[in-house]
Amino acid sequence: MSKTIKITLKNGDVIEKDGPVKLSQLCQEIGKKLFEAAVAAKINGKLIDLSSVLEEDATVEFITFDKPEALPIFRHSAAHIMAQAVKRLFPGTKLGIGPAIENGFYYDFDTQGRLTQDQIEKVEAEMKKIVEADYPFSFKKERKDLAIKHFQDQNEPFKEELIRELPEGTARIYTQGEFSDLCRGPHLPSTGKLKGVKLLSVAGAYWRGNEKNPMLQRVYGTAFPTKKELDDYLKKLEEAAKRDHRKLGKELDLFSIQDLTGPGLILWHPKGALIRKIVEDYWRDEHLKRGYDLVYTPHIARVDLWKTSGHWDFYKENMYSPIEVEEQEFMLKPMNCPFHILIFKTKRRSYRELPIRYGELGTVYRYERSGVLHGLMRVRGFTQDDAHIFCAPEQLEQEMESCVRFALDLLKRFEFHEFVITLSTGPHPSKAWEMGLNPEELHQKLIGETSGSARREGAVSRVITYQDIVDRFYPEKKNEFAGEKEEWVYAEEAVARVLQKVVIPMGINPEIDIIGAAFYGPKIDIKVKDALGREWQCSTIQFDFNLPRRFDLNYIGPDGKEHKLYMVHRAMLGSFERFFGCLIEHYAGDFPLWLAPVQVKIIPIAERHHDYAYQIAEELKRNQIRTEVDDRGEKMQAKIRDAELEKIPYMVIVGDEEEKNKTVNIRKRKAQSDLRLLQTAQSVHDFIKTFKT
RNA sequence: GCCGGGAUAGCUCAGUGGUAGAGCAGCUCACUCGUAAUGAGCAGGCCGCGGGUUCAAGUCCCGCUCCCGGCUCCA
Repeated sequence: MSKTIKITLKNGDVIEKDGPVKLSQLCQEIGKKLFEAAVAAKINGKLIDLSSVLEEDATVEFITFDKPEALPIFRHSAAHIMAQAVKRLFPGTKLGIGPAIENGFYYDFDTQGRLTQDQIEKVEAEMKKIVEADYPFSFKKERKDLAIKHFQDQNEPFKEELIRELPEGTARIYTQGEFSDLCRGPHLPSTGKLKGVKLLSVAGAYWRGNEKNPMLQRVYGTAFPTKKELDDYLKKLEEAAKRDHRKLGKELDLFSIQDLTGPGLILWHPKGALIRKIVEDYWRDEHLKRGYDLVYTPHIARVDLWKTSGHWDFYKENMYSPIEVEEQEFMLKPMNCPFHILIFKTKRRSYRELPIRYGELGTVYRYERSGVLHGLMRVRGFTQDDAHIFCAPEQLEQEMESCVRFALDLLKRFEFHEFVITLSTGPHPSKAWEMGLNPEELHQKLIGETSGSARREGAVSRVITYQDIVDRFYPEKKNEFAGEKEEWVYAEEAVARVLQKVVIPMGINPEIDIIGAAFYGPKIDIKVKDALGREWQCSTIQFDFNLPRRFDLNYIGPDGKEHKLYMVHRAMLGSFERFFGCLIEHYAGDFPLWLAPVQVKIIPIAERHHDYAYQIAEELKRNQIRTEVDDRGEKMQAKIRDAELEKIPYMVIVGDEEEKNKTVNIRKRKAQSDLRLLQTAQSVHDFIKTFKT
């Protein structure tokens, strides 16, 4: 007996058909073009394969490859195809997991032999064959015990482990050609739909990210619906490689890291140091304008300080061994906060003084495992643009708001215009996420494969409430957090209001990272998107319910009694090292005029113009313009080339003409292909004016 | 820390067991030049460090240091 089912399409059309209805067939009937472009479908908002069958009334939307949902499906399917290729080339390989990720996909394998770069080329070639063969992807739901048996027979212990953790009735086995895999799906209708695919690198990765587990070989790749999109992406990777701050840092003579000093320790060369000085000056000025006091604190302190602060107990693994002096132990500082607290504590504090804001460019040292160091981005000694705000509870929201605005203002000065803002909450129930903060994304985070702590813990969830999440996935964390539940809720709601007031009107949808907070309080992180759209962590604004208690911080209120004090840690740029690395890549080394270590290179055409060149240089320098004269015995063309390679914003060319007319001839960097940028001769005075705007 | 790949002149890199190379940069000399490289010459090396195999090691083996791609962690 067939049943008539009602199908509501995206455009509102309703189709009635005798069921069951196969989606691919329905798609084909609607339109040939649609069928060719479709990669999957959504039934009642849920993604599903085109090979699925419809048995009930439903709304149906076909996902074509121009939709954002299509990309992960492409990539996930690409991962399966790669796994199939690897199993063909290396029989006996055991499969780990193979998800789609932000810019592509990966698959983890336990290959008996090693996988090397030239071997992945063979894998890629094999993948092409699989694509050409155009195997359909099909799936069937399997009873748990049968699914387990299936993978036992195939000698896939990792898959078996995954199935054992699944609820009964949810295991699905996908098959394409001779290959089958445990998977949630959905997938492309067939392997032939995969057009642009490229394998990128091989790396080790622990099974389920745990270093106690065996290490698997992870192959990274990327995939796009068309060859062109793939080529564009590969071009972007090339561009990123050109901007690599380690490469530019060497070429532009900005900094170095040397064996004799040790890994993760930065030597700032004169040009890098000058840029840093400019940023520091700007930073200090802005802080003074906004009611911060600047402080300086030492690099080491008695171990007792770190015992009081709790770092000795909870942060020891990141700290260097004690330094013994006169039979007393001193520790190199990993953070600045305890010092700022000591300054705060030198007096009784009145409510009239609050908030007190101490800022410091504080250099800290943290032990980082050798494998994680990376240029300027991840180092062992770095200078934080740190500050601590001591305030009354009722001032918290205002201070938070100021911090967020301040951070965005500072970052915008460096031509960052796109931000990713994340609220990391604690383990207590909070209404923060109910306050209009992108609940859909939150939900997606909790149930989906996207990102955030839910996935980090390997949670597969259909949970709705915050409390449930904690109880269900983080019971062990319930008691690991400092402070009272009420304080967390108070702080998180304050932050949520700030985000609503400041961030949402800017068109930014804040993200929420459940239980992403530090144990001592919730935080807001701000990431910037650089010129290539890559994200960099800069600002972090963190509440602290812990240190005020440990140091017994308080203030005297209008009632003459002691009151509990709130404390906020915050960094706007993060650290000078990381931020500098980020700036180098953002600007590709072409620092804007105000940051450029050399702003003007004067290029005399012949030796007889040297005097005039120096005369101009003196005048520019008197006007605080950073100027150099290229008086080498080179041709003008060579000097221009070198100034271009040094990425100097202005070249001033002087020869007979200029000397006679008392003018300068200006060439802006990168003028090569755009003659409009080539300015005509002008007076030195006019040239100097361009720096004053 | 772990898996994999590396380290040769200041820089970028070639060198498959038989006398260490190129380009650029540097130095010297000549050229005095109009919008991205003038020419010639000279100099430059514990081939990352230590051990081993060999008649012979930059090259093969072992250990270490550091770098790169990841895992993990974070400013």
